[in-house]
Amino acid sequence: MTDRQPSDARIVVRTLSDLARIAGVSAGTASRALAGNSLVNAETRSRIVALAREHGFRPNQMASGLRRQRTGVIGIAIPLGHDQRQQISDAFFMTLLGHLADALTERGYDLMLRRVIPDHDEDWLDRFIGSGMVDGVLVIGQSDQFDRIEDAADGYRPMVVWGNHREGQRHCVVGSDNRLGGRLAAERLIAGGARHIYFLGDVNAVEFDARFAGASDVAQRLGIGITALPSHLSPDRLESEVADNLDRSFEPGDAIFAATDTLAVASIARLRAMGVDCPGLVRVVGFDDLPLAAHTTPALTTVRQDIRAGAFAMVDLLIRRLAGEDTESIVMPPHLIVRRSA
Amino acid sequence: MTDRQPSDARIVVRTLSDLARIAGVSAGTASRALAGNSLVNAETRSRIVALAREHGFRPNQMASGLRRQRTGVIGIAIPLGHDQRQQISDAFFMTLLGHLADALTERGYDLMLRRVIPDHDEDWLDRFIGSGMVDGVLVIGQSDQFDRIEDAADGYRPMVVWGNHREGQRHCVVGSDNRLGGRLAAERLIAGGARHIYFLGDVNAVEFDARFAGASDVAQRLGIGITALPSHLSPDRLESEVADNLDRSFEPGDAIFAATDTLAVASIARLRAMGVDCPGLVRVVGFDDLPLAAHTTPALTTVRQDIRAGAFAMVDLLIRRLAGEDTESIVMPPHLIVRRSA
DNA sequence: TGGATTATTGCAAACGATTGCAATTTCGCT
DNA sequence: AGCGAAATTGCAATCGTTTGCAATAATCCA
Repeated sequence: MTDRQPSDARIVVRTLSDLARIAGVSAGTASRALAGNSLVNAETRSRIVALAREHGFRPNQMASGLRRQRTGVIGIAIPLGHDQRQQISDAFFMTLLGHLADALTERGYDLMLRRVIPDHDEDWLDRFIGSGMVDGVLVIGQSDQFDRIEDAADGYRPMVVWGNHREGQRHCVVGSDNRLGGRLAAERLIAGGARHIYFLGDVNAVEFDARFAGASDVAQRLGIGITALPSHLSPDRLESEVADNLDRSFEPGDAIFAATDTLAVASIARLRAMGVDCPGLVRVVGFDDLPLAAHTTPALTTVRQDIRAGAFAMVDLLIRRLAGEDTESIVMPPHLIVRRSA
Repeated sequence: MTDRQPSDARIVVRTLSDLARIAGVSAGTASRALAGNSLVNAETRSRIVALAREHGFRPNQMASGLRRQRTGVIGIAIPLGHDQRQQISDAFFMTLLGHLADALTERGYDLMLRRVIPDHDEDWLDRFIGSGMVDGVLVIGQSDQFDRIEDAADGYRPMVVWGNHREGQRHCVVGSDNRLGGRLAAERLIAGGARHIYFLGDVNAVEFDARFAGASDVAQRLGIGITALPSHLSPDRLESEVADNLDRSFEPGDAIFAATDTLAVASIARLRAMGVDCPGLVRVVGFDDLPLAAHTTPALTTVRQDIRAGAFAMVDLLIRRLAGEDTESIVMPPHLIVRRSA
C-alpha cells in the first residue's frame, strides 16, 4: 500500500471533478462512465464506478437538472380553493396522493408536493410550472380553479388534472363521472323510499356540483325534493357544520346524500347522537368508498371511485404528454357499493 | 404606441438575461431587483419587477439553487422497511405528512416526497441526502432502519426523524413516549378486568416494539399474560392477518391492545363479524387517535399522539439545525383517550 | 509499413442565476 | 469648482454536470 492511498481515502469526493481527479481522468469521462450509456472503455468505467461508490459520490441533481433541462421531479399541486382550511390531510386526497407516489416512484420520478391556497396566491399554477423545478405537474382537484387551470393548459402541455370533465374543456383530466355517480346515489335512495334528499357538500367545487346535479336529474324526473346543504371539509368546521345542517326533525322519507365519505361518516355519527336511526329512519349514501367506509356502523353504502386506477391513469397520461403525445381525458364510471346505510 | 411595444410583448422572457435586455439593464441588476434586498435604485427596481410580472417571468430554481447552494426544498422520506407493502396511504403517515406540509409551507419550504423500500435500496438515505436536491431531510418512521439512520446522522446534520427515542442515540428524533403509551393502554385494560392481553402489531418496528414493551412492563408486574400477534399494516394483508390472529375463542378477561388505530378498527370489525361483543366480552384499545377513532362503533378508546404538534416540532427542529444549532430530541407524552371500546 | 477506421478521451462551452468587486455616476459640502 | 463619499450599475467568475467536437491512441487491412 503506497502512502497515497490512505490520503486518497480521506479525500472528500463531492464533485465530478474530485472523482475525475482521483480516477486520473477528465470530468467528462467520469460523467459518461457514471451515466453508463456512452462509449467509455469498460475497464475505465468500472474503475470509476467503483471509486464513486467507495467514496459515496453522487452527482448533484441541481447541476444535472440545469444542464439537461429536466429534473426527474413531478410536481403535485393541491389547490385548497373552495375550502381554504381543508387540510391536506383530507382522506381522499391522501389516498390519491399515496397511489400517485407509488405510480411515480415506479416510473423513476420523484414528487414535489405543494399545497396552494389560490386566494392568497393568484398565479400559483404558473409559478409552479415556471419554477424550473418540475418536469410536469399533476393537479389534485379542480376546486374552484377551473378557469385558471384552463388558462395554464393552453401554454403548458405536461399537466394532468384530477377532477371533473366538462364538455370541450382544454386541460387533460382524469376523474369519475360525478354526475353519473350522483344519479346512482339518488336512485338508490329513492328506491329505498326517499321522498326528500338532503345533499351535504359545497357545490362551489365543480366535482361536488356535478354530483349534486346528477342527483337533481333523478330527483326532478321522479318528482322528489332535493336540498343542498353547504358543508365544508376542513376538520375544524366539518363537525359543527354537519351538526347545524342536520339540526332538523327528520321524518320518514328523508334521506342524505353526502358528497364525501368523510361527510357521510360525520352525518351518521351526528344522527346517532340525535337518536335518529340509520338506516331505519334516514338512509345515507356517501361518495368515494374510502377504506373507512367498510368499517363504520352501519357500514356505508357509497359510490366508489377507483382511486388507484385513477392515479395510475394520471401518471400514464402525464408520461405520454411528456413524450409529446396528445392525450384525451379519461372519465371513469363510478360504481354503487351497497352496504347497510342505504 | 410605437411599433416596438407589440414586438416586445410578444417576446418570450425565459431567462434573467431576456428580462434584463428588455429592461435595458444587466442581468445582475435584474437579479438584484427581483431579489429586492440589494441596493438597486427604487425606480429601476419597480420597472423591472413590473416587466417581470407582465411577461410572467420566474427565475429558474434549478439555476438559483445551484448557485446559492440551497434549494428551498425539504425531503421527506418514508421508509417502508418492516412492512414492504404498507402503502404510503397509511392513515397515520398521511396525517403526519399533511401537517408537515402545512408547517413547511408556512416556513416557505417546498417538500419532496420519497417513498423508499430499504430492502431494495441499500443506501436510500445517503442517496437522498447527497442528491443535492434538498436542504434537509425529515424521515417519517424508523421502521427497521434504526442503524442506517444513526450512520447517516453522524455526517449529516439537517435531519429530523419521527419515531422512537432510544437512550444515547445520535439522530434527532421527535416522537411519543411509546413505552409510556403502552403502559397506559395496558393499565386501562387491566383496570377493566383484563387477565390476558393480545398485542396486535409487528414488533420489528421499533415504535411498535416499545409499545409492546410498555404493555409488558405493566402486565408482568401485575401477573397478567400478554401475547404479541404479528400483524402488518399493508391494506391487502391487514384484514386477513387480523382475522387469523383473532381466530380463537375469547373468554372473559381477554383484551386487545392494537399497535395502531387502523388495526384496532379492523379488530373491532372482525370481532363483530365473529359475534363477539366489544366492549362486553373483549375490550380494545388502539393507538394514535386518528380522526376515524371517534366515529367507530363502539367509539375507540385509544392512546393519543399529538400528531400536529409533533409535525410542527419536527419542522421547528429542522429549521434550527439548518441554522447550525444543535438540538435535542423531543419525546412527547401520549394521553389515554377513553371512549367506549375499553 | 502506411493509411484509414474505430475506439477512447479531453476540452470547453453551455445551462441560468447570483454576487464580489470594480467602475461609473450622482450628490453633498466646502 | 473640486474633492470625497455614497449610490447604482456592470463585469465576470462561479455553482457542478453534461455533451458536441476535436484530438489522440489503438486497431485493421492491404
